[in-house]
Amino acid sequence: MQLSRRADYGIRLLLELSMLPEGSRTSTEEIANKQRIPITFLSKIARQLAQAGLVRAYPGLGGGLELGRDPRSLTMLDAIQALEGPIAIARCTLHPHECPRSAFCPMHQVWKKMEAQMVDELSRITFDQLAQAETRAIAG
Amino acid sequence: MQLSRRADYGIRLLLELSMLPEGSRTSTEEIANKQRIPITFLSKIARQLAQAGLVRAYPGLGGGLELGRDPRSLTMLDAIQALEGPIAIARCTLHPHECPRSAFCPMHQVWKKMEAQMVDELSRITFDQLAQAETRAIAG
DNA sequence: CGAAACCCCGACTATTATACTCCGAAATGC
DNA sequence: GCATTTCGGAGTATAATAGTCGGGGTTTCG
Ligand code: FES
Ligand code: FES
Repeated sequence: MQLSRRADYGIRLLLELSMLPEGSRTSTEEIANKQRIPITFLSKIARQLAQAGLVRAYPGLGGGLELGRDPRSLTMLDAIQALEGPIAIARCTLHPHECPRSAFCPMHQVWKKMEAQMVDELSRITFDQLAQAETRAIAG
Repeated sequence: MQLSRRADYGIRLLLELSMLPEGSRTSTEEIANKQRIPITFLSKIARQLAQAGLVRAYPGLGGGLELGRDPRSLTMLDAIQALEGPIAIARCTLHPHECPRSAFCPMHQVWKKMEAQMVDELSRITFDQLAQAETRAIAG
């Protein structure tokens, strides 16, 4: 029941990018140093986020990473889904047909409801909000 | 972000016990067969639940398992906490001091809130409700 | 008493998921 | 053409999960 490091790191990366002035870039290495994340691992995560379209990556001198979407509409849900796949507490909600109990299982809807709540909550949190909150916290 | 099999199996065990007529018992083996769970594994889980007081176990002929608490006040939260430990989405909410970012981390309260929601939701679901729902579903 | 039906306990193994590492290649800009 | 940076995939290490095994107890019944 815990978020993986992959997700943790990926979220921090997105947050760093969200705090950047509009239009500027930074390298994976810089973020890795700042956040104390193994750089090789982080670069892999960055690629994953690039493939999902959440960041844009430019190779070469002066290249680096920038956010692929407007931070005001980029949500925690987008991030977690890109990093960890769909929100699914129980195996059964993802593959109901594989469970012989699914026809009469009373837990099924419990999980479904909880997942829906999580999705709802996560989709409310934008990286723009997070970035502003962090900026304020550092300043204050 | 997924429930372990341990929790899955444990919950099913508790549900089976909740569906039993008041005061009667059943053996670990019966539940294992019914639910297609490896019996050696399930017996280990049963022990864990016994130690947490959620079930009572009696050795000997005519022994077996019975619920350790009133199913009307036994909640899904109790079960999951006994089986998986505390509800904690992020490492940081459990061990804030270990994270150098905790002072200004904007995600921290997001996780906290989600955990609180989960706790709240899970604590509303009693095994009595679940047992009734399943009984109805099988009958209907 | 002795056998059968149960659970207790701890150590062990197997399997899978996670968390990384490495390296050659390709793009980019000076 | 050289430094910088991402890309891609293969490989390894570590840890968590899932499951096994064998010996030992307790209780009930005949
Ligand atoms: S649907 Fe499979 S255990 Fe509930
Ligand atoms: S408190 Fe550690 S990353 Fe937020």
